[in-house]
Amino acid sequence: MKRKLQAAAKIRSAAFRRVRADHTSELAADYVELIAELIEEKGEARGTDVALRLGVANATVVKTLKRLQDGGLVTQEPYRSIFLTESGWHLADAGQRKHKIVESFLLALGVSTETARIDSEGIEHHVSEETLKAMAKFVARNG
Amino acid sequence: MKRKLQAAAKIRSAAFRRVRADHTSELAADYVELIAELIEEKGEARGTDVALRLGVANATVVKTLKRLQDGGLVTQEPYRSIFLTESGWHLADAGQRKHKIVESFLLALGVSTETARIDSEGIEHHVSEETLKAMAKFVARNG
DNA sequence: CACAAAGTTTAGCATTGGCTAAACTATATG
DNA sequence: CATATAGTTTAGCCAATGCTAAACTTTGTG
Repeated sequence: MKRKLQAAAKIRSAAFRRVRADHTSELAADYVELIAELIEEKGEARGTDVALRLGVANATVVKTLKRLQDGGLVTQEPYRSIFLTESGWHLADAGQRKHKIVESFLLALGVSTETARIDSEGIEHHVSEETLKAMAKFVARNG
Repeated sequence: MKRKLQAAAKIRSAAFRRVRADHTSELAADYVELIAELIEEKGEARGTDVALRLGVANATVVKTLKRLQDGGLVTQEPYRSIFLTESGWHLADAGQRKHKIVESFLLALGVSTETARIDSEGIEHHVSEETLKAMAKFVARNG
C-alpha cells in the first residue's frame, strides 16, 4: 500500500517537474517566435515591437533579451534591432510548427477563431510530440 | 497598414497576458487539487506528501502554503495537516473536473496513458470553457 | 547642424518559486 | 517519562520575470 502510493507520487512529480521545466523554456520560445514573425513581417525586430506584442514593458524585454543572448538564441547591439542565431531560428521554427498544429487542431475540433488563437498560445508549450502527432492526424481527417 | 499591425499586436498581447495570468494561478490550482486528492485518499494532507508529489522541497511547500493561506484557499496550524477552505474546495473541484476532461480527451484522441497523464497536467490550465466543452463533446462521441 | 521628440537602456525595486542547512516540535519506544 | 528519530518550520540564499522613473541615444526637422 505504502509502496504503491510512493510509486504514484514519483510518477505524479515527474509530470509536475515537466510542467515547471516547460515554463522556463516557454518564455524563450515565445520571444524567438515573435522575433521571427517580426523579421518576416517587417524586415526587422525591434525591442519595442516585442514589448508591444507581448504586452510587457520595454525594460522587461531588454532584460529578457540579455538572457536570451547569453543563451545563444539572439544577437543584438545596443539601440539596434534584434537578430536570431542559428539555434534561435531552429527554436522559432519548431514553435511555429507546434503552434500551427495546435491552432488548426482546435479549429478542427470546432472552437471559434478567437478561442483557438488564445488557447493555442497557452497549450502549445505543453504538448508532447505524441499528442502533436495525434492532433495532426485529426486535422488531416477532419480539417 | 500601421493601424492593422497595432490591432494585431493588441490581440496578440491579450493572449500572452492570459497565459501569464494562467501561470500565476496554476500553482495554486495544483496545490489545492493535490491537497484535495490527499484528503480524499488518505484522510489528511501533510506538507511532506505535497512536497513529495509535486517534486519540490519541503520548505518550498511551506512558503507556498503561506501564500495560499493568505489567499484564503487553505487553513493550517504549525506542525498540523492542511485543510481546504470553501473556496479551496471550489478551486480543487474545478481543477479536477478540467483535468478529467482533458485527460480523457487525450485518451480518446489516441495517445498513450502515460502521455495523457503528463500532457493533461500542463494543458489543463490553459483551456478555456469553450475548448473544454468541445473536448467533452468529442469524448462523448468517441470515448 | 542643432535640438526636440522618439526610442532604448539602466537603475532599482517587488514578487514568485525554487533550494539547503539549521532550528525546532512531535512522536514513538525503551 | 526521557529521549532519539522523524517530521516541520525558519532563515537566508538565488534566479526569473515583472514594473516605473531616470538617463542616455538616435533620428528627423527647422
